[in-house]
Amino acid sequence: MRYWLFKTEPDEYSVEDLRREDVSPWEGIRNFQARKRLSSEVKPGDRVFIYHSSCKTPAVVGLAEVVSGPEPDPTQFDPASPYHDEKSNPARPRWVLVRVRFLETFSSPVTLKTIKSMPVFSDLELVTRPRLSIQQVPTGHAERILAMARA
DNA sequence: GCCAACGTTGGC
DNA sequence: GCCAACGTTGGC
Repeated sequence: MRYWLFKTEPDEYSVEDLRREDVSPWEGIRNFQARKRLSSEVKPGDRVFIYHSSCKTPAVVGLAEVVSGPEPDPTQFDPASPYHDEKSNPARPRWVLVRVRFLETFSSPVTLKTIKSMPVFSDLELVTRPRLSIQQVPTGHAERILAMARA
């Protein structure tokens, strides 16, 4: 089982929004490293930790699964969208998305503060590359996070 | 609201 | 292709 961590601002889109929608396109990724991962590394069946950023208590709050391969992100073509990219066009899309399905909301969200306080997580991308929006989570770390989150 | 980190842009 | 300037992210 391969694990990822997707960041989202809960004021914009939260794990509870995903629970209501069940399946949702993960829109608005506009970073080349993240795009590379969505295009060639993230696969259907992979698990996705949902992380809430830019909020009172940044934390890993839930789990989802990837249910599609990469698709053009339609918001890039929409002039009314905050994710509009005038350099993109449908013949040559610049940005992709994958669809995710809600799996669970954690009973005990694992806060960034907790993760930073544990030396075992010092090599986690959430710590070493906090701005990257599509992050890898090695299996051992994923199991540690799940154990704390479901406690 | 501040500011450090870091990704992107664009001139050369 | 380098790198300075600039813009954005996101924790605090």
